Amino acid sequence: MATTRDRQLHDRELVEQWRSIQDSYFRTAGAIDRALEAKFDIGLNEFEILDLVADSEESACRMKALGERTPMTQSAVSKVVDRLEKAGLVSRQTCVDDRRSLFLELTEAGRALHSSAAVEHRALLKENLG
Amino acid sequence: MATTRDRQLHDRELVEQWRSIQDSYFRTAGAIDRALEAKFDIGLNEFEILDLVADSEESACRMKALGERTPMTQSAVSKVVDRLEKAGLVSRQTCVDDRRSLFLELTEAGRALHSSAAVEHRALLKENLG
DNA sequence: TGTCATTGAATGACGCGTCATATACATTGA
DNA sequence: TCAATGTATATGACGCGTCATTCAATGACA
Repeated sequence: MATTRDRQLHDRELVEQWRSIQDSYFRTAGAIDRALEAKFDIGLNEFEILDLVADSEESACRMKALGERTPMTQSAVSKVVDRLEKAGLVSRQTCVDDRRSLFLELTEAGRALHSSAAVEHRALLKENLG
Repeated sequence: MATTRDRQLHDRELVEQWRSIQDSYFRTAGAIDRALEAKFDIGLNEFEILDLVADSEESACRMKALGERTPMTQSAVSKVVDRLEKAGLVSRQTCVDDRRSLFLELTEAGRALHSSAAVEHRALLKENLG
């Protein structure tokens, strides 16, 4: 049978493992966020949405789909898109089939920024993930 | 030499890997946070501080040391401790050697809550980390 | 066609973390 | 002993994410 001592050891390992995950998550996310903020004036979440939009160019009614590919809330996505739109990087297009939906398009500026920022993003991922 | 195609494949893998880390991080943290919130009325960060304090019972001048064991900011730690203190789970003790410092002690209630919450916490870690 | 439930998105109140700063104490060195 | 500098924590303004709610458009079905 498992002794109390066994259980404590196991718990300690679990907690260690968790702390190390947290650490590497925060380290990586933080590094990317600061770099993008400094060089391109957008945060990590903004970039991730930009990246998803860039990636799925051409299928319709994005907004909804985005929510499914990100741990962000629907309302968070909506606000991130607000900022991207205000920054002139993305535009919301109404969707003719279903007028509740919207789909997103990169503007020229958005496309340009994305392609530079993506290089940075990939580089930092590589650097941080090993 | 590496072709553009090679680089794109490699980037895609990196991004996949990163999304999967994010996913498992958010899934785990979210699950723990919701459970602790529901059952014990404290958030994940509160628990982590509680857990650190419980773990290091007896060495002096905690506050500072805590900052070094957590990805949280010094000011975040200060505010988490505010809440824990308001909830009566922890108390700040002035430190005689260095009156700028504080060290923290679990109250009875804090100790009790921590030991129940820790069980839940470990269980969810195990469940989510595999 | 007229209800009723559902769905995509936006919004406002709210909590929390961060940054820059403030405050109190400590240390150093002349 | 008195600056000057450094260190431990607290605090206020601010940005962002979340939750609950709202609104418009759709779908289902009698």
